[in-house]
Parts: sequence; C-alpha cells; structure tokens
Amino acid sequence: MATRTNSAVMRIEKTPPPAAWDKLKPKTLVERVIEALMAGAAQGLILSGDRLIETEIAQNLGVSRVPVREALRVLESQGVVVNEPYRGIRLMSVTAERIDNIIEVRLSLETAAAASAIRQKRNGAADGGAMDRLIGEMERRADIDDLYGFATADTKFHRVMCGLAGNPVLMSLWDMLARQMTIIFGLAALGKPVRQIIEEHRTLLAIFRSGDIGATARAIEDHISVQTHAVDFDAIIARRRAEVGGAQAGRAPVSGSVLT
Amino acid sequence: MATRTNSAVMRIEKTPPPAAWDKLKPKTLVERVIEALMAGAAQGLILSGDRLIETEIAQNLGVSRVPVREALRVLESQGVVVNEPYRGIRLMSVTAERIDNIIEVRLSLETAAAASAIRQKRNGAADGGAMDRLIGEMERRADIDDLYGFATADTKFHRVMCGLAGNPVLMSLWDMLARQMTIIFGLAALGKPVRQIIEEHRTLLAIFRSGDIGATARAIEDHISVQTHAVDFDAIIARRRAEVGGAQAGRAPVSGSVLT
DNA sequence: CATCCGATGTTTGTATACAATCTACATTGT
DNA sequence: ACAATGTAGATTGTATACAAACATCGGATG
Repeated sequence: MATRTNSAVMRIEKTPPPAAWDKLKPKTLVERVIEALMAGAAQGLILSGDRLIETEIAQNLGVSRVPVREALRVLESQGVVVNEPYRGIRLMSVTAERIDNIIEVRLSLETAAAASAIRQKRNGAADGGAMDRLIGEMERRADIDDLYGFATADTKFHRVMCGLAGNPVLMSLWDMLARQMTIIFGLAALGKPVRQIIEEHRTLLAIFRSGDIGATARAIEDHISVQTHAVDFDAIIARRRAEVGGAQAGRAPVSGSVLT
Repeated sequence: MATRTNSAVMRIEKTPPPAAWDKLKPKTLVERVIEALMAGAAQGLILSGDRLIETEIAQNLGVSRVPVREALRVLESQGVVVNEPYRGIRLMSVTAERIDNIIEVRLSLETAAAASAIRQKRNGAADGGAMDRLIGEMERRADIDDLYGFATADTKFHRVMCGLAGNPVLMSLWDMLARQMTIIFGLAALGKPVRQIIEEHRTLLAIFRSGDIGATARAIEDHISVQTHAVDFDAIIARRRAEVGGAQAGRAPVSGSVLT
C-alpha cells in the first residue's frame, strides 16, 4: 500500500494513543493540532523539508481534515510551513541564510522589547521571579540531558522578557519567530554548550535588571547572534533522517507526523 | 428575518456582484476571501468591533464556509480579528493604546530594515525607482481625493523599503503589521494632511538614499510616530457607523461584511 | 533505445451536512 | 413585579463527501 506513502506518519504514535487525548484541555481542535505539529517539529520528529499530508495528520490525531487544514493555514501564515497549491505542504526549510534572517529580526524585536521594559521600569521584580525560575529550569533540564525541555525553558525565558514590554503586538510577532526557532531547535540542539548558554542567561538577566539599555542591547546581541551559528544544517538533517525514519532524502523526502 | 441579524452584511454588495468575481485571478479562494475582507476593512466598510459571520461572508462571496473559516483563522493568527469560540469573530478593536503598540513595533522593524538595506548598499537604485513612483502615485491619489488609494501607495512605499533588506522573515512580520494598520487606515484616514505626508516621504527617501543610518532611523521615527496620533477613534468609529450602516453601537454592534 | 502520451492513484481544494454551544426571549413560579 | 429556568433560534465547530489538479508509471511510437 505504501509505495510512495512511506510518509512515515507512522513514525510516531509512540506517545499517548489518540484516545485519552481528547479530554485534557478544552482547547479547540485547531489549537491542539498546531501544538501537536509544533511538538513534533521541536522534537525533531518532523524535519526540515518534510511533507505534511493532511489526511495522515488527521488520522493520526483522530480528527477530521478540517481542523488540520485550518491549523496548517495558520502555520503557513506564520512561515512554519510552505504551501504550494495542489502540490503539497512542507515544513519550512532550514538554511543558514534563513536562520540569519530570523536572528536579525529577533534581535531587533528583543532589543526593542527590553528597552521598552526598562523605560517602563518593569525590569525589576515585575516578572515575579519567572526569569530566575526559568534559568533554574534550564539547569535541571540540562542535568538530565533533556534538550527539548532545555530549549523550551530557554524560549520561555526570552518570552517573559519580551512580555515585560507590555506590548501584545510585539508579543505576537515574537511568537511567530519563536515558532520558527522551534523548528530549528528540533534540528540542531544548539550551537554552543548548554552550560555556557545558562551562564549567558544569567549575565543577560543581571544586565537587564541593572537598567542599562545600551548594555542590555549588547548583551542580547552577544547572546542571540551566535546561538545557532556555524552549524551545518544539511548534514544534521540528513543524520536525523537516518536516525529517525526510513524515508530517503532524495530531493523531497516524504515524512512525518506526530501528534502527541 | 433580520431582527438580530441586522449584521449589515448587506451593507455592501455595492461593489461587483458575487458572480464576475471568480475568474479574475487564479488565486486560491482563501486568499481571495482574505483580500475581500481586508479591502472591506480598509475602506471602512467593516469597522472596529464589528462582528463577522461566516455564513454571511460565504454567501456574499459566493463560496462555502470552509475557505471563509480558513481565511478568518489566518487573519486571527495575524491579529486582525479576534475569535472567541462559539461566541463569534470580531474585527480587532482599535484603541489608541493598540496603535501605540503597533507603531512601536513598526518603528523597530522598519529601522532595522532600513539599516540593513543601507549596510548592504541597497539603498540606491536597488528598488528600480519603485519608491519614487510610489510617491508619485500618492500625489495622484491625493489629487483625486482617493484616500484608500493614497494609503495603499503609502503602505507600498514602506513595504518596498523594507524589502530592500532582503529579509523575507522581516517582510512577513511587517506584512502582519501592515494588515493591522490597514484596519486603522480604514477608520481614520490619517493624522495629518496628505501634502505633509507626501513631503515627509520625499525627505525620508532622500535621507535613506544618502546612506546615513542614524539619520534614516530618526527620519523614520519622525515620520511614523505621529502619523495616527491624537485621534479620537471611538468618535470616528461612531461617526462611521452612523454614516455607513444602521447598526447601533451599544456594546457589540453587529455588522458588516463586504467582499468585492 | 529514448520520448511522448495517456491512464491511474494520490493529494489538495471545495462544498454540503450534522453536532455542540451560545444568546435571547418567553414562560412560570414565588 | 422579579427572578429563575427552559426553550427556540442562530452561529460556530466538526465531520463526511465530492471535484479538481498534480505526479507517477506504463505502454506505444518514433
């Protein structure tokens, strides 16, 4: 049956059966589909150029195609997947150039957010200690080698900082970037050792708390800029693909779905 | 029939009948629905808190509910509409605070884009004269009092400038902001006289061409910051609502659809 | 042997139909 | 008269079914 339908949807299913799935949260199905797809991407179960097939996703998640389509449309508008009409939907392709693009924008956004937060005197305890806690979380995750959890905590840290600016528009844009970063994290854990990353967060937080806008901007730049640099993504993708599923690489390797 | 269904979908329909509509472009229906809704919003036919009813939109555009839903989901993810499950979808509410938020982010984004373009030496003729032409377009539109066309040209001008940075990620974020600006333009034409705006664009372009990053940043700030400031949006919305349709304001005035 | 052409199957795009939920109004009881 | 409750209408959420477009594979033909 699966001559060309080796799309590896079956890769997963390891996680909870599609049954117990439906009474956890009262969220709408669309949101859950989005979460499932993002989780799969973050864990490297869906890879860069992989094709996403509506029917398979729907089946594996035990929902109909409609919410899946809506989820994919949202992700498309956020740049996470690319859609060519009648030709298929693929996860965004990760290239060094694209990462540069993302980083450039993220830098601009986070710098602006931090500056705004400082100007509003919200760089003190306004976060309720969340940022400190998240650094702790990063340490714990690092200890047990949970890279997925580590990256999640990392992301949350920066998200909290951006939130201090109190600008929902900025937040939604940042979230968009974060989704794309998630895809990247799903591939290359990170560009530098976790201990160093943790330390950088400590430094950054201290400077931010001090209220020096210029220094904070520089710290953010130092921290973010190099984060995922100098990584050979094509190689990583190939390796991952070999590790995870059978699908060959060729030009447009079919692949995966997931869904918690 | 329309006791509570005075949702004013019927407000429009003045524009082309739902028939000749379907062979203009080969675009997908979803895109066309989005365009129709955005056009309606830009022209002030759909107002700030207005409710959007899937069925009516679908009928007025002569399509089924599915593409309409997908379009609304996209717009939701872009912050143009707000969706409360089972309670309805409304156009984003325009408040002075929100406009401040948008402007703050837009400033950060456009400044970064301009700086990047200059660093890449793409601030010269790299746009093929598009920016000059768009200023001309703005003049023509101003002459015939076509505010909608004017705002469109204005938007395009800034979009071209951002495009020179050659960063697709930045572009997609900027587009997201532009959509929200569109809603605002649909309400308050603009905060200052068109002639002044045109002049500011000329100045901005000259400085940008000169390649002085700092000066460009300041020019952008001057130009954008005040653009829609000091405007009483609640009053404008109320007036527009009186002008356009019958729907009362109350708390959650029902309202419009459009669709060219 | 290469190439063009068509049949077939898969996948996306769209439409229709049904279920769940909410809002509003009317009814009834106190 | 007022409040609580039930019922009807409307609207969104979801599922199924059908149509259009593309990709692949096979065979015929030069």
